[in-house]
Amino acid sequence: MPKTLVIVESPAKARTIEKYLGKGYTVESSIGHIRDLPRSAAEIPERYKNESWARLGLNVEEDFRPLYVVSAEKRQHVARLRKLTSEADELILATDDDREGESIAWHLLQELKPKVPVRRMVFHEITKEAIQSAIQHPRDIDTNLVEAQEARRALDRLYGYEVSPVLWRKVAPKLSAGRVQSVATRLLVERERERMRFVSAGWWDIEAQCDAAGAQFPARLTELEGRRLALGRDFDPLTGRLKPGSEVALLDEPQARALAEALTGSALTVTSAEEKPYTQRPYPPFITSTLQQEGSRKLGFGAQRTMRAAQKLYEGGYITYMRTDSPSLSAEAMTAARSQVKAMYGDAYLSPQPRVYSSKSKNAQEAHEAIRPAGNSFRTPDSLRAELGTDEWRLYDLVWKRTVASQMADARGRRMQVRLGGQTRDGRPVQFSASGRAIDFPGFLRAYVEGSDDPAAALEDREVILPPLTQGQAVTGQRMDASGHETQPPARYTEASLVQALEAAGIGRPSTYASIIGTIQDRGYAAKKGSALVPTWTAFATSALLEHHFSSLVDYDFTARMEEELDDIAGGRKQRTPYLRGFYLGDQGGMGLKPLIASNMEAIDARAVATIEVPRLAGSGIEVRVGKYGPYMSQGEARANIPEDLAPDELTLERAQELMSRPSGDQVLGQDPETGLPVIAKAGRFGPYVQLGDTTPPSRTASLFPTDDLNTLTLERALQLLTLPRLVGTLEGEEVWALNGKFGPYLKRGTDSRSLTSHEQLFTVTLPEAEALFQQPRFRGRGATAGPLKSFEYPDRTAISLRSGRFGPYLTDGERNATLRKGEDGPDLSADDARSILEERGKEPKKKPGKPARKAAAKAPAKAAKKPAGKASAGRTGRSAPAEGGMAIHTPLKSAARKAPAKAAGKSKSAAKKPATAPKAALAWADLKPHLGVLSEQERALVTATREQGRKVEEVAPGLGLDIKKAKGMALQASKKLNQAARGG
DNA sequence: CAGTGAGCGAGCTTCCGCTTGACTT
Repeated sequence: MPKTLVIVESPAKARTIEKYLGKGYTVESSIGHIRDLPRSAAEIPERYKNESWARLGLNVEEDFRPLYVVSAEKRQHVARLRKLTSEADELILATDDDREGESIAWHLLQELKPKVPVRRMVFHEITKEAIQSAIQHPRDIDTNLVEAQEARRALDRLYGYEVSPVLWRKVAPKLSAGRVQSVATRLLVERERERMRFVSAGWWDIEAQCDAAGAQFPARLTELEGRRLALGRDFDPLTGRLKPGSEVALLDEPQARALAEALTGSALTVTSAEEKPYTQRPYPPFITSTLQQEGSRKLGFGAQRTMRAAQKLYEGGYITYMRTDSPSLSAEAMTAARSQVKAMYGDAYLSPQPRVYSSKSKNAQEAHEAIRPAGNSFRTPDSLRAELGTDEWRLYDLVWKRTVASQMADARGRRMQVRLGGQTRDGRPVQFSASGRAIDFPGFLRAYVEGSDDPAAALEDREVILPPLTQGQAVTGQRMDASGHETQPPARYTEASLVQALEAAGIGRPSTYASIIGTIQDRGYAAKKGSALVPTWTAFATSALLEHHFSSLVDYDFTARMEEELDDIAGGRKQRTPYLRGFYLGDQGGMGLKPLIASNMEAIDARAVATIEVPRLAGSGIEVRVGKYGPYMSQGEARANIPEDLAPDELTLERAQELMSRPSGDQVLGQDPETGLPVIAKAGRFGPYVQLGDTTPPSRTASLFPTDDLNTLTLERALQLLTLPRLVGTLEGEEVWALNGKFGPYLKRGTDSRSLTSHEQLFTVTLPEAEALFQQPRFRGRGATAGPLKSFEYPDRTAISLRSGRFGPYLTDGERNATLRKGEDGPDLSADDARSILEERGKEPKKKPGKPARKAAAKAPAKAAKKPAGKASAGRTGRSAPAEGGMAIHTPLKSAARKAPAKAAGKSKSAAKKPATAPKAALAWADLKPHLGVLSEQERALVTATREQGRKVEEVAPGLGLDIKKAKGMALQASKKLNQAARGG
């Protein structure tokens, strides 16, 4: 009997399909993509590591050829599939019928290298009929569709891996940019900007309680003396004033109260009464985005929680696949839904015709059905109560109701609109209006009412029943209440509404909606506040950078345009390579990401990027910046941190001034019981510290430990810190002190010193311990961790030791070192592992400044030469000065020296790679000048005057309003900053 | 610009989409 291997994407699907196919078929799953571009250096195969494009994982110099690797997690699984393939007589690739699915099929083909016949089959619903029919109608792999997927993949990689480093350089390390996340972040930022610009406005109107022959109903004043009363929409959100040209009447509180008084008990007449019938159609069955939205509105679940519950339901066979963009129901589902409607609600509630739904989104790929109860007869939620967990049951209930409702009859009702005329006691004409809504036949609403995340709209929508009213009828305005209103800023995005907005713009896919929200939170671009997503100041800085310098990349239409191109590629009308050349290199009018990055790396002023425009602070002299330690404000030389929980739109001028006047780092914690002096916590140049006394200079100061937090510091702790430095005791007539220094905690004895391993030791270290430390040699003797952790011996080479270092565990044989990567560390590390790691990645330590390169360097195996020598464009190599004497020479010669090794790379790699570095040597003004952006205005003025014009600090300082001592300090700091910036710090 | 004792293996971060467990909090 011939054996056929069928491969689908999901294991749960594999189980179901195997049942339908019966004997002779083995159904396995790929578990998603089986290979991808390498994620990081660790995944790049050794033979490609030296390629200039290795970092990107695709050869941008040769047609953007991708480098695919099977990740470590997938290796075993792929090996298993390969084995199963070799045992089968036929292979059927049954991955999803969409761009990614086609690509998975192609990757399987590439990776499994089957020697048996291969067919491709597709289906859109998992029903017995659909599967059996699909297997009768196989086709070939659509290579154009695969090309489109590869283009998409390449573009995303290029965007992400080229633009992210710009952010590392200009904003903060570890940030990220991407086609999807950057637009999502921008949406949040733009909305917050609107809220920051928003000026609230107040207005008043009157609520009337009317009586029509004993029947009560509410009405609202809408016109006064022929003029319509102002509503929220009449106000300009930017000024809080009525929009220019508005002919509306505006009441303030006293006017409204007086008017209410004057109208109480007045006689009104019905001037018009209209009644209009309406019908409402049910909502389409769930797709991923609507499921997440309703999960949020009705169940209060985050997107992740909804998807977790859905995954469980799917795996248990309760619902169909949960990552879909198609609202269509299979024939069996339609029948099931309709028969259930009939059985549970009766014929009257059944839609006369089967309702067919199709996707509204033009980027939908519709590889699956809608999300619905599984099977050809739906199990009712009640019948499942006992077998499902709480979250799962509630979600199933939602899915069931929505699916059933989608085949039910329209809801029918009437909308009523009534106008009432009258006049005030002093004869001014007024008009009231009342509206009502009555449902005559609920139809599908019996089963399902869509939730709303706009409470105001929900309020308006509630059913209000008016008594029967006819034109000319007399009505009494029994009670009149003045009521005040305020315009509200646009609401922040929630997880659900962000997903909705992204989907509407065709950005992201069902499988990624939930993780997009995770990503922007992980990168520190947004934080949840209740259900709202609040963008951080970092998000503002990043978004502004991208909007100003990479505007087309964060355009809301970017993805839509990309999709059009991909459609053309999938349809064979265009080709992948020219498209990518345009995008990356700028061919044929393409955007040219690479040259854009190159020019922006130079052009973008990091300091300007870090400064965030806050309209409410315009003209105040207060600037908001994101710095290394978080967001802060500056006004001249004064600084104040912005509290973490302060949302950007809450930073009003008043709040900013309050924070500036009482900087968070300047808190009086209390009094020192001994001296009676105040204990003050401050944020200083070297980080947070406490001081005793408010004199200049204070009587004592002490830095906080890294574990301390300025905001939660107690008086008790501050006093403890202020006991430092502590006299530990005396050794041979020399005092031993425990101090907290710039490199951390240490002991001092005369001119000798030793580091301590933890800050808390400052309080606990004893004299004998101190003595033991001083007996150990200086830098090797770091507390208990001194010496190798482990040592490996070999018959044929020198021993390798495992040590704990500043950057974590590393291996060394005395000549070369290699830092261990994640997962390599630990007790499992064998001698063989250690040897191969060191041989593969071992690097010689850097040379001391000023020393000529040792001969050993030239003999070092080529492998040790990690980076290709001529990579000057990355701005990282070639920075080390080629001078022998420790001084850098900065003339045009230097750039020649930079380029030279590129040509000589083949012959003298190691020589080119390792010029004697002189990291501490001062750089020349010409090299420093481009980095002036990192300095404050005062610093810049100082440095420019001294370095460029050759003036002395003493003569420049008074002009800048600085005293000479301060100015000298500032000049020193500024110079350090500049050098650091120029070296790429 | 609160003030402090030295000088030490760097190398990685990052994208979007397709899928599940196997891990630990």
